[in-house]
Amino acid sequence: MDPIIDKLQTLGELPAADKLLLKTVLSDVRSVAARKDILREGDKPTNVHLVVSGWCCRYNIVAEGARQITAFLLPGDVCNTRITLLRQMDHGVGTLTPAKIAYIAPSEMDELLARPLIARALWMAGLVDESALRAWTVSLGKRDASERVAHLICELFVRLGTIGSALANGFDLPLTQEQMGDALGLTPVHVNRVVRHLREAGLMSIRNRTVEIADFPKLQKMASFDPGYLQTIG
Amino acid sequence: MDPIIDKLQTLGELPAADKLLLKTVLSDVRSVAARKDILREGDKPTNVHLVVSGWCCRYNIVAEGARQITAFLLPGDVCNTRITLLRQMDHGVGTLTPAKIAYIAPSEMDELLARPLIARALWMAGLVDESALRAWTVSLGKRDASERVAHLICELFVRLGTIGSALANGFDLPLTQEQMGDALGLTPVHVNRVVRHLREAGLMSIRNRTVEIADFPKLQKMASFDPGYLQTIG
DNA sequence: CGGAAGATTGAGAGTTCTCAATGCCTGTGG
DNA sequence: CCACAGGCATTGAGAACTCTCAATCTTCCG
Repeated sequence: MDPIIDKLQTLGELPAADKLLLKTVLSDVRSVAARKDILREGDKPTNVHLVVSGWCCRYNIVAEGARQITAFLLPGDVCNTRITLLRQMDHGVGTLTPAKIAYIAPSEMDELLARPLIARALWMAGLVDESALRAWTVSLGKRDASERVAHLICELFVRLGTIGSALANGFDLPLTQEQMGDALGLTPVHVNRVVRHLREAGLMSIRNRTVEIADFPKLQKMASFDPGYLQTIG
Repeated sequence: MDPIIDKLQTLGELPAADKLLLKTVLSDVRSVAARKDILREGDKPTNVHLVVSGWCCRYNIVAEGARQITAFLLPGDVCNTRITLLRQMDHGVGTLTPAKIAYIAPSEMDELLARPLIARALWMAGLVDESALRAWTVSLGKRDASERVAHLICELFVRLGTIGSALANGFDLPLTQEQMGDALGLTPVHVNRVVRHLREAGLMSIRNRTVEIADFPKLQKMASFDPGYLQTIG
């Protein structure tokens, strides 16, 4: 669970007592297979869920078979902060890879929120999520296919970097091209073509579920990627 | 300021003392001309801003001249809830029409947040905003141009209805087709064609900045619009 | 080895964009 | 009261981007 604590601390250093409480609270961790739902649209969850390891996503189903992924959740991300205030989930959350999910009971959540610094870190994490969602919206609205793919790769590279899961010039990408398409509003066929295009342009390549970023500055520029919205620096 | 209080109460009835406090706090109201910025990307605002009358929007600038609107803010909506926790605005907020904006000082905001029901209502309003943003993302990712326009009209119709600003079968729409395009990820030319298409299909029409919804159920169906995410029922 | 899922490529169709011209409506100044 | 300018809406034609359908190839796993 240490990565979680590190993640929360990117938004501010926590005292030892808070860390201890976090470790205690994050004891109910369950393994979930790949491609399973953790929360479904319409659920009224009482527990708060937190990704300990593996990749998950938020998604909405539109018509028959059409799924829009609105966020990738990486280790340290919270699936449903205080959603209990609303009537029900307006979207689903599911695993993409095998994952470990911490279940936080309402009473434990109250304990966490009673600690000002933890509450603050959680609130900030929520605001960062919202910023990321806004950036996602901007991508879908104003960037073409190549720019969208480049932007996603940049975002994931930076986010994985902050939790120590990136390599020097790339990272493991456990997504199929279909899942990337669901996130980017593109068909898997077109994702494939765009990835080839980016490879031929010498920007990045994907082989064997591994992204290799050949020229990050250029990639960042083509995607007009500004990492500010991720608030990676406390 | 009464519409604001009504708006907050759609999420839960407030006691008289809370209403009084709200009225007191919402005393610094300033008029802003159309098409002016209230907050810019990079600002570090200390005040919280709330729309009292008029239409505003959140937006991001991508490349030279390309603007993506990510939300329309109607009377009762908050521009920057607790944004002070983050380093800076990751997006701009501007007026679309002449508007009145309430400026809430940090100390007043603290007072408001000290009232549990108001704090709760504000938090819920934030969650609803996020739901709406997610729905917006889904539109941009998975709906075609006609469906996007239809979905936007449905959303605005419902939201304006909850603040008593809709007619029986339509509403005033103070947006140019260019602004609609900025929100929907379409060119103004294409927005125009789509609106004509919807009119010819007998679903809705726009004349003189007024939307007339001819067949709401059909419009809703074509947009696969489900108002649940707006949480209009407490 | 066979099967299944995913990646890759081709060809043609459909949607949306760009560029450009024209029409409409409103407010302003003569 | 009328002419004019500016902003916005409308329409046309061709270009560009992305999708659909389909076939083939690769990889992984039982």
